[in-house]
Amino acid sequence: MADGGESCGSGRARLVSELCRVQDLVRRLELQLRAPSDPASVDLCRRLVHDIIALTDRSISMARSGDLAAHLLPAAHQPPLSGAPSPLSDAGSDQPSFRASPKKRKATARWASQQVRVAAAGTGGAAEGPADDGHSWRKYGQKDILGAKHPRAYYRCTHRNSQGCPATKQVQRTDGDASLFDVVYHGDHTCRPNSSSSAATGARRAPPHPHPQQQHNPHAQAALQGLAARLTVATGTDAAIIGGATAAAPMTPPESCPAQRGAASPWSMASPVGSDSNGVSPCPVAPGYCGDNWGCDGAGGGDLQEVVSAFAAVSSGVAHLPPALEDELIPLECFGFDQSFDMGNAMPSFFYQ
DNA sequence: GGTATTTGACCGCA
DNA sequence: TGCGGTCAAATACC
Repeated sequence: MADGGESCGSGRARLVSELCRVQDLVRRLELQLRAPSDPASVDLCRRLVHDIIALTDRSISMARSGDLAAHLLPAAHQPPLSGAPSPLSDAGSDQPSFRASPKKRKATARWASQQVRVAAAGTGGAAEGPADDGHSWRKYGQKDILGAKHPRAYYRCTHRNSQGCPATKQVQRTDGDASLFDVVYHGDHTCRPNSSSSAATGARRAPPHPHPQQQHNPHAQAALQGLAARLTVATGTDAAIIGGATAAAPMTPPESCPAQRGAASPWSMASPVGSDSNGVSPCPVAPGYCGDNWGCDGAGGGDLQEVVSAFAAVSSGVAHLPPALEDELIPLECFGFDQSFDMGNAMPSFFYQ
């Protein structure tokens, strides 16, 4: 697809600006959390969280709004990864019409889909599943797919029953690299991650990948760095990879953003990904992993939409923070933004580092 | 005992 | 008719 970046360059620039501010706030928040005993810092943390929520909301709105969104690959135009259907956006409602009769398949998923490539969870790359995406999923099926080496697993949101959340995802290990997973998301999450019902049920058995939004994390720092270790969203001309374990060529940390400068940059923050990858950059994005399916030519994945989704998930999680900030903290801190990308030529690169 | 996962079967669509 | 998506019983796990 033609780049068409000029048409929405202004909106993108603003988005970059907003995200930079978010990152700066997150960094400050992270610093405050390092001194939890300081009562003043709690207040500051709350203010920072408030600002972060506001900024992310604005960013999400920008990303979703007309001209910018027009630059994104509409989900309906995204071909499936491997013969999967191309669900069309079911305007107006993400709610699937839950089947009235059993075993009746709904007309092939008509709501929006997003495609991402996800690195295996853990540091070895031999994990059973992709890195956590911040949501709670329940596996409901697995199929061998024609022409694919690995079966495709089907997940739906854990809150489907309790809250009617329509989100589903399909996870399939890539043929080429067993440490990478192709993930296709269908539907948006309408669930509230902190609902009591989910907390009660979800905690009983560890899901394939832990879900930060649902974990009670007495130590916000651990939560911050936990997801940081696992999630990387990179889009653009190179790749769309989420997850941290995959060894990959380093990516240049954004330098244009003040928040990224200096040795204490979050890009160099402790992360199992970075520390476990034999000197590989903590920003594990594989530049050569583009292929034709990841947003390079219009056949690609969810790209910014995915980022928006992830952002929204994180944002909404923050929005549900209990009064005691230290009880639940969504790792927004981990969200980096590659400002080196060219607004006119490529999709932006975001990182959960 | 309750919940999540596994897996064979069913069903709709192309 | 084949393939992909989902259901639901059986099983495993905590």
